[in-house]
Amino acid sequence: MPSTSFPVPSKFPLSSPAAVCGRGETLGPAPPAGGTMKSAEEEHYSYVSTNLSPGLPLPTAHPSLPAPCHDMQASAPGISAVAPAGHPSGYGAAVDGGPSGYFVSSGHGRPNGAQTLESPRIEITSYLGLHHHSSQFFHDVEVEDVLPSSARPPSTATLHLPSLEAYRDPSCLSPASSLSSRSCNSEASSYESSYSYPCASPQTSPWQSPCVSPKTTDPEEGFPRGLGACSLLGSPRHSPSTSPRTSITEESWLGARTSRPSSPNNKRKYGLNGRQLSCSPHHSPTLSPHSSPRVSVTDDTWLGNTTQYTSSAIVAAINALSTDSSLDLGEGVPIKARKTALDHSPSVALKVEPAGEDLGTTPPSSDFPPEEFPPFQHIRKGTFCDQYLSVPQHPYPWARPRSPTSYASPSLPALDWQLPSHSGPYELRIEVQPKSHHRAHYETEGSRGAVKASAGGHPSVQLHGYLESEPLTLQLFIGTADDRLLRPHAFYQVHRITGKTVSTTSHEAVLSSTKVLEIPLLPENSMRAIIDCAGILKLRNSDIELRKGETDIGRKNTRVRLVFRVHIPQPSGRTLSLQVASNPIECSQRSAQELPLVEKQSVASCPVLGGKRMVLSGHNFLQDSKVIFVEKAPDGHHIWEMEAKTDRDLCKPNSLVVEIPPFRNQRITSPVQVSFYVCNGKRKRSQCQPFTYLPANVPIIKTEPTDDYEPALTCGPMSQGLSPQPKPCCGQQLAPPPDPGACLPAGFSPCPQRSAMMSPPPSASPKLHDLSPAPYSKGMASPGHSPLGLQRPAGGVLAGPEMPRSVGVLPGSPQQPPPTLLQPQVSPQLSGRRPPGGQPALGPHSPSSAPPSGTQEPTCLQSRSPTRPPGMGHQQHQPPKVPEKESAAARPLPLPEVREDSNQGLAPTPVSVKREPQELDQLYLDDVNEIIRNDLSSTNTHS
DNA sequence: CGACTGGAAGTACAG
DNA sequence: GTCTGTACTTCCAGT
Repeated sequence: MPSTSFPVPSKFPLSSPAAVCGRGETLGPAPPAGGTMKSAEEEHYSYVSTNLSPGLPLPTAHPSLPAPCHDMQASAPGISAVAPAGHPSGYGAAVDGGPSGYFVSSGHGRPNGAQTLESPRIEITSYLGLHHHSSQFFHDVEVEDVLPSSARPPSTATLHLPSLEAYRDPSCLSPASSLSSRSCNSEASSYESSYSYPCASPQTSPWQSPCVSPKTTDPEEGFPRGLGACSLLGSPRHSPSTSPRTSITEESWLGARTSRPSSPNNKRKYGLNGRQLSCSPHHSPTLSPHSSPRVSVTDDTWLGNTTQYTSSAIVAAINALSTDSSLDLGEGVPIKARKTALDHSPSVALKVEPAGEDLGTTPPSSDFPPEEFPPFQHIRKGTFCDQYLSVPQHPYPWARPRSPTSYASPSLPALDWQLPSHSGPYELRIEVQPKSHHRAHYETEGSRGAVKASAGGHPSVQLHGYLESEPLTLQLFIGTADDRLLRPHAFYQVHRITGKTVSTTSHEAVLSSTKVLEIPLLPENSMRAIIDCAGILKLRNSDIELRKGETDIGRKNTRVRLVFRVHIPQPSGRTLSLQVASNPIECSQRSAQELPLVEKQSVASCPVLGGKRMVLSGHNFLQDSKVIFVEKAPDGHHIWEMEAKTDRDLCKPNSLVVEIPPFRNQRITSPVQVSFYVCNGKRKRSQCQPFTYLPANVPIIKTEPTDDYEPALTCGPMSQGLSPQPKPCCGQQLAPPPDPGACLPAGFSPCPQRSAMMSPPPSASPKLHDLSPAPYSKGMASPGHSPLGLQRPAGGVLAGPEMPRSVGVLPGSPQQPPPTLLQPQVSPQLSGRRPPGGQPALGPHSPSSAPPSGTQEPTCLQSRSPTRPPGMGHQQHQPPKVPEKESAAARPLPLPEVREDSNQGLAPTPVSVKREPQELDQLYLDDVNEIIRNDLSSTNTHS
């Protein structure tokens, strides 16, 4: 099949594993690069169809990509085959796929998987599969199969879980969850995670079961899933073009969704009707992928109990770290947690948030052909819960495996996993960053064109260090740009642009309800791709929010990042997955016109004394624009706010010069992550940008403590170079860090440091190896890892989406580390890189910058601890720091004392701080959480 | 003619 | 419960 479908394959061989798997498209697809959109679409369709039926074939065909991945899993050959199988299994696979893929190398189970599918899981898989389509998923699936025993049970269990909805609903509804985009939501991720996890659960590492070959197994199933996904994506319908029409579909489904107004029903329609259909047949529609089980879970978990969540997450992470070992985690964790965890299993911790993603999955549907959706929906509803449930179980098992495996694993990581941007000799960089504003189009509108670069032209991405002659597939999807971990955006989907003006071949695939654009990376082009074929589609908030799993809210959640992934087959048979995220892109019409936007900052960190000048570049700056520095408590309260002096004379629409205000606490011993934003008036604020205050002097002290933490803190750095794990996390996202600034959406604030950190890291490429393992974890595993060794990961992971809160704790530790790193870095940053914006060095390259954002998340995680994520991070850090007390004081204060204090204070303070962090790290998240809480409460009290 | 765009009217929602 | 300001979607029209 694939082969047929893809004439292109040669070029696309890559078809990224995931993509490939997913959809026939991928596989094939890629129609010759050249193909115009239409053609492409057609191809997709054809592919899809083919894929579907042939399911297996595709995989096979794709072998190139898939194979690698798969290979990774088990034997190469098998892999390819497997992959297909995986798909089949599909759904599940998909789900797992992500994870599993990585984890598992081979499809051992696949064949089985297929069978497996039959079991309850199948349903799940289907969803996944559909969405995921990626081969990886398949792998996962396979794994599951293999694992069957363990996994399945879960699955079964899952099924039983009654009402996912309950979870979902709550979550969905719960605004809380919503905050940003649903973290969880991201369809892909969520689904994937959920599903995948489950599949993954197979924990068993897929690899282990190498054989799998059979992947073939479920081709059908797999296909369906995969296909589903792929097809969906790939299918013509999916075709970008579809989007607009999609609405129609939706309508049909929904009947009349009134768009916004629509009641919840609409949601349902959405989910149910639409999407699933197409998939359904094959997949088992039963599942609704999205169903979000995850979401619900996640949401619940998160929302419900941050604490628990954290704990569970932590546990998960730990487990992961610990390794495979055990699954225990799952056990320990509360059910809900499990669910969440489940997803993540591997990455569980990380994923937690992703859960939301599940939702995402669904949402995408809108875009997708109704047909497809419907099936999914069904699945979701009915199965969803089940799936989710199942997931948990699996996750645990899987998770462990995964962690170890890390990237390498055959299967592809779920879209919500945090991956490094560079590993070993490879580095995925965004050479040209996209413009900070791009008005997304609704389905009811025509396309608004491809995302462009700020300097004209289009964004470009290049894979450095790849010397093989095999082309690879670059995956592109729309990710979130909030402070939480990077994940597929529930309210936006990438839209494939075709036409005379488009020079880059691409085809759509759908993974976990997240549209993924697959673009060939050819050696002849230096593994560089110009992204002139990617537009951004906005899904109606009402449609997405109605989804069961959805927890994120769409209102004001209009910033996205382009997330690029590449899966590089390794000699070992594993697949190395790298990811980099672009700078945030504001997608609303209004925002683009009125809201100030900070794209870059010349400085990412500065001594507490302040006084340094920082140049901000961006948009919509006014002479009256104010730059406010804020330090937030874990609970989000502003511990300290300080307006920076701006140089009106130097103020330009695109640049603003500000004098960094002194930090409220001059004594800090470790870097403190704060954030700042540009305010043009009432509700016209830019997102928060991360910024780090460094101890006036002192760096050394921390060092000690830091080590442990540093990683975290350092994450930035680490991510890149240091610890493998961290790297992964940061890596992908982080790696970019260089630009942190860029990335930073508000949330990222932490990044600054990170970014700073990050930049250095870049050098650290080597990580991969380590990372690899971590990577996966990254999502989940890493967390685990981090937890273990470094906190970062944990932090990072945790931090991830939800984590933040819980994570908060971590941050503390990070802080210390940061110092170490920070200082050194700091200078640098300040001097050059730092330009948070990543401008200079990274600068334009946005590449780095992009990463930052992407990285950020990861970073955040990592950094959080260290840096603290903007929101959480700070909080976290603060708590540890104790600032709280200060905070109270601090708020008001700003400064003068600083110098002296700083010096003096530093020494003393540092010590304490450091200790905490360290302890925290190892201690346990729970403890940390408690601490944080205490701090917060104290803080609140003070405040 | 169709893809892009920029603008803006109308509606929904939050405070 | 009402009012007002925003934000979100959908339309229109020009290029």
